[in-house]
Amino acid sequence: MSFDTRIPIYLQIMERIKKDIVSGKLKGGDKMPSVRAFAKELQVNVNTVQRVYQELEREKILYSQRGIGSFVTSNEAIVEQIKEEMARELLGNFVRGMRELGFSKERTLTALQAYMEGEQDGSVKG
Amino acid sequence: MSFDTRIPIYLQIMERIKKDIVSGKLKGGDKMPSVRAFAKELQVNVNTVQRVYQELEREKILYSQRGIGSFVTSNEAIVEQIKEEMARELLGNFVRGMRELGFSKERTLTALQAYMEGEQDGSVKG
DNA sequence: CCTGGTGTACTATTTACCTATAACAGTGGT
DNA sequence: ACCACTGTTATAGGTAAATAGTACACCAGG
Repeated sequence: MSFDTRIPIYLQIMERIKKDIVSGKLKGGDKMPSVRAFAKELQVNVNTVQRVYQELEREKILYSQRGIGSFVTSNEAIVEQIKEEMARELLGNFVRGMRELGFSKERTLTALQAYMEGEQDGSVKG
Repeated sequence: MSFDTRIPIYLQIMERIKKDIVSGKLKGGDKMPSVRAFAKELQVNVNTVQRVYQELEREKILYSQRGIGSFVTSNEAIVEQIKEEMARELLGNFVRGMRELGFSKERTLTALQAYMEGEQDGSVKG
């Protein structure tokens, strides 16, 4: 995994984990890698992973048990809530951003359709 | 203007200016506020504004003249190029993000339509 | 000429993030 | 009891961003 130097690493890892949970790659009850193993895998310090798990636990997305490990929540309502939050944020950022660039709703919609049809083209002139 | 503490302030100010240029709020030849005035207005340090102008000059979006001021480029081609870049980035982030959340292209499109129709509703269940 | 406004440059300090390293605390298997 | 694994906490150091403050360079108007 590579990181965007402009954004704190721990936030990027959190996003990645949340996406994996929301999309189903990680399921309720799944055991996360140990802080040390994950740190090694991500080429990152143990403290950074620790912070990730801590923050995600604060958000009720993970729970950690000393001596045992960290696990994905089995509370589907929370997962669904996170999914809606993340989708709403994506939608909001996108719509607001396009509006700020001067795109109407219609143009935004057609631009998205064009972009999806051919990401090899991707022309967004206008 | 308020700032997201997770992202460098100078980048946020740059984005804001670029959006204003692309959308036509700022036009070619327009004089930007002086670094000191802008810093005061944004409740930010002079050095931060200076960095903003410097970076935007590097991107050929502004040009600065010592003793006179900083001005928006009159090169429409550059403005158009920036607009396409920014739109493509928004589209890419959005589409990739939704895909990572497990949304198909069709669901992404319908979610966007639903979001735009009623931002008072904004349900994105699925 | 000089004054006020402009961009530009430099130093020093603070803060958040990341790192390295070590130690402490709890669990489970042998 | 021991040991290997787990999460957790603590200390110290490095870097980038933002800050405050100062100074320099340039231009236009009175």
